Amino acid sequence: MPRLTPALVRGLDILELFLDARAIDGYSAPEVATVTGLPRATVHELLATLVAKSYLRKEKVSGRFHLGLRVFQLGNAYGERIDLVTSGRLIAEEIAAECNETVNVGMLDGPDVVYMAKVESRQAVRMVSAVGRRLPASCTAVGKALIAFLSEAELEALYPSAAGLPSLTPRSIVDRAELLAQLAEIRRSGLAFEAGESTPDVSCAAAPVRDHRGAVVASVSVSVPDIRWGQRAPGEWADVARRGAQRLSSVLGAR
Amino acid sequence: MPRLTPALVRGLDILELFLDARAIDGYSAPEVATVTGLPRATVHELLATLVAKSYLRKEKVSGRFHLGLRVFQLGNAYGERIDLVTSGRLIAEEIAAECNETVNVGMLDGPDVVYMAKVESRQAVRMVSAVGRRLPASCTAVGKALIAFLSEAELEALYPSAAGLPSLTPRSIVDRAELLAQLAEIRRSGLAFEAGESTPDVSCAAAPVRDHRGAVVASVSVSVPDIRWGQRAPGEWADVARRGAQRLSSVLGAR
DNA sequence: TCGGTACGTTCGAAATTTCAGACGTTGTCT
DNA sequence: AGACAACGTCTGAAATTTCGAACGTACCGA
Repeated sequence: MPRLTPALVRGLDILELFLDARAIDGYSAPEVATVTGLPRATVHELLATLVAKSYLRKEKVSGRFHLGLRVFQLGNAYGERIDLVTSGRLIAEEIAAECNETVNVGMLDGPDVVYMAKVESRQAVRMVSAVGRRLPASCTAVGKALIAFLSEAELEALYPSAAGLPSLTPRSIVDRAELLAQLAEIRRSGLAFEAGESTPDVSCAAAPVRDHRGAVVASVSVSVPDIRWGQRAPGEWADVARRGAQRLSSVLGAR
Repeated sequence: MPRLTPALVRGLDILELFLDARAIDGYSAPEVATVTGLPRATVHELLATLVAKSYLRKEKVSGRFHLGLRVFQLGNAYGERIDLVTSGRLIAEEIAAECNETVNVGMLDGPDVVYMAKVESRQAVRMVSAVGRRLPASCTAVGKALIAFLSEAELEALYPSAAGLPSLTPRSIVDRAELLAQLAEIRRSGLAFEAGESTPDVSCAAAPVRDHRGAVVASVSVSVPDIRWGQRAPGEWADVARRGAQRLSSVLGAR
């Protein structure tokens, strides 16, 4: 593998600061400097470059920086080209219409889940996720349905035996043995469940999506507030997720 | 303005190659080298960096590069933060439901229009645009509704008196005087029209959207195949666009 | 099998960029 | 008002990165 280009790395690092939800108000140049630890002069040069290339926009009055049009264009170009996004959105809409609950399609990015498509239930319940957002995989049904199909080596790389697991709520799984047990069960049944582990008082069911080669590439989940979760048997919710995942799999050419 | 960082510029230039629709099959490293004119070794270093940072993904078998997850995340982060995208989508859906034609919300980026939201008519007619895509402003109703409100200096910068105008179809406006005349009329009436100037056999009506300070920041258009365009008076289509633009303006805090 | 070509990678000298420090400006506090 | 602090910009010397050239490999056609 060739060497990396530090200047580019630093520039992209700055860009990624803006992924954080805290960045709604943007960043000022000094803030970027302190957060990244880069010298003042360097930060100004990098920011000027990002602005010149429309990846950032400098607000005239406050002098704060915000994400620019170009990242929007690139993001949409990605979305257009990835079937998962296009087809996932379609199928999520079908399922949501059917059960009127929030439906998510996600894929794995390192130890995190990134949501590729999302349709909110009409009966709005605030959820943590949003398209493009990432959440620790072990805390979500979508994520567990994905990491369950990793090899042992990959799992070990993501969750070194020593360290603890990330946690979002008091009910998040923090015990590695417990996680492994659940993953085994998910592999067996082809279904993943979650009980308030990423958002309090919300339960989820998720099922894996396979591509044309049979590899698990994504998963589909239904998120249901506990108030309504009890109104049906867990198996019913799981069926909704499973049917969605199967439909998406066949769109992607599985079987 | 501080100096620019060439390494970063070059990296982002490479990224932007992938905006092009021709990039569906991705690019190989040698292709990137010839297109950009950069030395082979440099291209490999930059590509490796972009891959390491997940802005690109290298296909294992073919060795070709494609856009990566990170650009998707950034694009969505942008979309979440810009009211125009969120509210625009909402209002575009309302209008589309009302008239069952394709609705676009666009803003200006240099001499181009970038589409921020789009809802297709059920009666699908292939359109050139897609969210995130850009089209020459002078060829579209959305674009004309925007450049009409630029200052003379800005206009002159975008369309130097000498050179010709970009053109997408035989009906695109190529005469600068003709364009200026139309822009004056648009300023007067607050409405822009287009007759097959960006897509053959499709007509559009567009109206400007204003932000809380009264500045024109976007525009809303209805695109109608000529077969159906004649079924209503042009003023009726224009009204659809105008009402949408007004609703979006008030969401953005106009007046 | 054997040239030939195209490609990815490596290396180090040359060229460029980085960044500390100085300066001018703006805004704030006393 | 005056002093101080925070910030943006500029400069040039130091340090780093860039990229030409060479090497090894894979693939192709003869």
